[in-house]
Amino acid sequence: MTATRGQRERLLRAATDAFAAQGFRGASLDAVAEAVGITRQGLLHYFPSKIHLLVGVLELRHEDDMKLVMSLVDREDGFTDALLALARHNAQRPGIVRLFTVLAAESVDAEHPAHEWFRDRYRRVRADLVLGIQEEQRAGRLSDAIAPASLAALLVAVMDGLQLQHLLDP
Amino acid sequence: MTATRGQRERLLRAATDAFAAQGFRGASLDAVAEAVGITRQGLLHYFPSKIHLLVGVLELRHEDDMKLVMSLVDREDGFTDALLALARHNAQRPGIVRLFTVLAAESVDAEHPAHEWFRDRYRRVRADLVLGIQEEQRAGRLSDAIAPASLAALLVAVMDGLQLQHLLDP
DNA sequence: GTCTATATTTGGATAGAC
DNA sequence: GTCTATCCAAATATAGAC
Repeated sequence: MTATRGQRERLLRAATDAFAAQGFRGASLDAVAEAVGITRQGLLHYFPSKIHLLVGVLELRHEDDMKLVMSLVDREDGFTDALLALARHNAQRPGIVRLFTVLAAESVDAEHPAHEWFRDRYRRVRADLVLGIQEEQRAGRLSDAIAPASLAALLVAVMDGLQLQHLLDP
Repeated sequence: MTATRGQRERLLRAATDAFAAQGFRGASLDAVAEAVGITRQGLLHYFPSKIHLLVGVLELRHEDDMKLVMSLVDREDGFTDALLALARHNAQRPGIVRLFTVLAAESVDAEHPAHEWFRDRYRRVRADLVLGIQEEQRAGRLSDAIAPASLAALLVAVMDGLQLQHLLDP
């Protein structure tokens, strides 16, 4: 049971690395299993299919997202500082950043198993940003020349785009 | 010979669509061949391997890139207008935009056959932008508070990032 | 130039033993 | 819980006929 939970987490970490490196389609169950020292069939005991494994990885990311949002909201030191804290947070997790960059682009395909997940994630992130932007604008700390929704999309775009360039040419 | 050249081009267009939809790894030679009404073996007469096909697609893109740069340089109506013209140009080629978005992220993997190609392409694009930005700054039409290299990376990031969001949630 | 046939590999998944 | 054995499907690639 304890060993079981440990293996599950090790497998999820290995799967995160594999998907981050080669995408969902490019990564193989063999590679993930080998990374934790068991065979493909051993892995399939924990996750009965490759999609189950992907769901496991995404659920873990969702939990972390929620924790992160909470911690940023709790800071109370302003919107800009929260954004900087987020950037610093990401800089310490290159594997996660890469996972998001690679899987988000791969899941542009409507048939991709993570398509809806990423579409919804972006909607959520932008909506959260809009709230922060509106607050800044009401407080007069940010020009209201730009629509909150546009600025939110722009901020997300800058982060994604810079991360991609950095991954291609570190 | 004429028929030959025609088939080659049709195959490259079909491959562009397939790679744009599912990436290099996700797309199959069968799908590309079927899209032009021949079998996989017929395709392999023109492109002896999948990588040859990818190279063909990228070479076509490189030619178009060069033409585009020339046309933008020739405009002489300012840097901002050239950027807007580029955005309009891209908006009319959703398949190409998608190809770049999907393949760029997939090729983050150093083992990916297009890795060097995309790394070099980004370097080239940023370098071209730097030249335009420096000219604007010298002419006093743009603040020199930001370093040209940083602004160039930022502009590329915004375009890539917005395109990704649009592809995921049109 | 395109086909049929085939070789080869790889990857996902199941069955059953221990 | 993990293994061996096996199966099946998909995909790249080659050989050779027409």
